[in-house]
Amino acid sequence: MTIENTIAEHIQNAVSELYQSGIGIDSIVIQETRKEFEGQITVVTFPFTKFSKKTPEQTGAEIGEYLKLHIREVTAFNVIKGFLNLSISDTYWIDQLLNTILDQGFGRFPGNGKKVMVEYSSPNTNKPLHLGHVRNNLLGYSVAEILSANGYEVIKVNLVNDRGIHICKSMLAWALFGNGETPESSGLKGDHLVGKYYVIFDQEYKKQIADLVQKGQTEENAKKNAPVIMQAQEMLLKWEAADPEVIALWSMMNSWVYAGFEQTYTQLGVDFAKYYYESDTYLLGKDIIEEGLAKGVFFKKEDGSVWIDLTEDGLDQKLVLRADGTSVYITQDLGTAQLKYDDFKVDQSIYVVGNEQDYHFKVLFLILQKLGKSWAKGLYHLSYGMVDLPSGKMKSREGTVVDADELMDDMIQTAKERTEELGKVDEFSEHEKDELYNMIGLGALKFFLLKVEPKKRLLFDPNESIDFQGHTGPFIQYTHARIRSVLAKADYKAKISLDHSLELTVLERELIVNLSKYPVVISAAAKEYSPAHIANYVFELAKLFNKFYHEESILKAEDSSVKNFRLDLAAATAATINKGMALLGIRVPSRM
RNA sequence: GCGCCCAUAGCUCAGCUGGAUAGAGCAACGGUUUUCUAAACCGUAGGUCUUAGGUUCGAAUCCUAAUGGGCGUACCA
Repeated sequence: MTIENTIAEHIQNAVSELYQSGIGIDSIVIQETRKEFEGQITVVTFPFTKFSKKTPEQTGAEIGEYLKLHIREVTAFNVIKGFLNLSISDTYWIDQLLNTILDQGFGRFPGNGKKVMVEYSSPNTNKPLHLGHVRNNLLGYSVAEILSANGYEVIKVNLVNDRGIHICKSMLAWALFGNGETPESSGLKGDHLVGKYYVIFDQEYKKQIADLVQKGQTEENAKKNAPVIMQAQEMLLKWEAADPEVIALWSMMNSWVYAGFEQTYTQLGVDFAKYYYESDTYLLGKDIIEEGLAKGVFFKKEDGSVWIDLTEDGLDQKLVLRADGTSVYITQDLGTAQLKYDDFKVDQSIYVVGNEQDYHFKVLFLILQKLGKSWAKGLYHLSYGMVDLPSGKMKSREGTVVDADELMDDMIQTAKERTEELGKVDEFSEHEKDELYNMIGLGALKFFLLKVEPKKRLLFDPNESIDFQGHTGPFIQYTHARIRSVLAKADYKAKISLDHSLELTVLERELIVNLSKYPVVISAAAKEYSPAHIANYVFELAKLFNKFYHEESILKAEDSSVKNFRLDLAAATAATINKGMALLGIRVPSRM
């Protein structure tokens, strides 16, 4: 039972006793008191005035009096412009800190018996991961962690797009121009090597188009008739026919890519319980088509193609199976959705996919609902905005991308330079240093990407390096290191406070109030699938602690009970920072 | 054409289901270190919350429209 709940209940009683009226719990607005006023919890009195028939000030005073009388923790109140500010006793806040916040499991909810699947990353195997994928991976990983903290059993999966014409493009270019180059022979990471041939394909393709246009073909025809594209298409047909040579090439190049991805994932700190491969799933979904035809959800046109009419739902007619009986994107997604459900019987399934596919998922989910799939209501598209460069959209085939591996290396290198300038960890071993640079560099990157609401598009300027000061990951990591340093000096091991009757300073109280909000933030982040809430909360907390740290001494506190209490407060702050950052996939150092 | 999303300080972003005088960080300027880590802290300056209507005791927040930007509307994935 939180203090807010207690207050809300008593307000209901107050309204019924004082004004002989019933008030719904929903119309009671309780919020944090703004800093400039006395108190910690504020009740908005306007909704009560229609029962009291008095001014907001009078009403607030009456209810304030009632609350003060009936709730032990409410020690004082004031009413300003219709806002009833309540002061809660220091004993309450100290008890909160010592009995709740310092608890190991604080902010971790007990299991709710629900299973949720989070699909994220979903790379193509024809090129390395870029900044856009990084946002996807971090979001997916973080949302999975957040749901887990909220009591869900979480299954992280990756649907790898390992077939199709784009894969054949890199394969063909390698076959034509590769001269047998391998990751070993070139020293290139496998995914980068394959990506290189994807770019080469595109260059060659453009050359051939230009050539044909010069020979008098229209641009449109040239695009269809360029030899390389025809060869790539032929290769795709052979792949589908399981031509041994093509399959061998495909397997070899894919294995290079997977080795490369594995490194990137490890470096990023993300993982998956299961991989799905499109080469296994691309034929799925045809029985769903049959099912839909039987149920009359789909209809067949004369040419044999199968459609669904969604015009009544404000959408269009949508093709679900080609006339020649082959699958389209949505066909296999229908099949894969069924497969994923059959595999795990999850209550919810989240797709972390960019907002360019909003329409696709709207259609997909709607179709599954129309087919009467009971699990369709648990499907959710976590749509996030694209990462753009100042020059516009990133394009792999034109090579205008911010490569994930390079970016991470850059960040770590910058962390190293910055740390060396400060010269605080000179006596660290080489290994410890590397660990630290890694933590800081990636912390900066991850925080940068996660602090923004997923929905919003993100602008990334490669020329303007990501900050290490202010509203950043390293700022928070630094705060944590600072606290750990103090705790180490005091040889702090576990909760030591004994005195629950201290008088708190303004900043101490503010810190505890802030810490006690953590579980609310965690559940809000889950509800909205938004790590940004946590990022901004932890930043707020770190900022507040730094202010406290600067103004009030911990180790040199006026007496030992205050010192012990402040050590507990600092420890609770460090622990909460650590937990919050862990949900973002960011590690925090104990020294930096 | 139609549909979806976005618009807050010079820049990057917060602002919970409507609630008090719209907040941070960066950049700029000024200050703080014989005292627990200055990747910090304090201060100055910076806003018609894109615009116009509407709902309300109360709107950055909800509704309508306009403007600007992004995306989609493929027998690509």
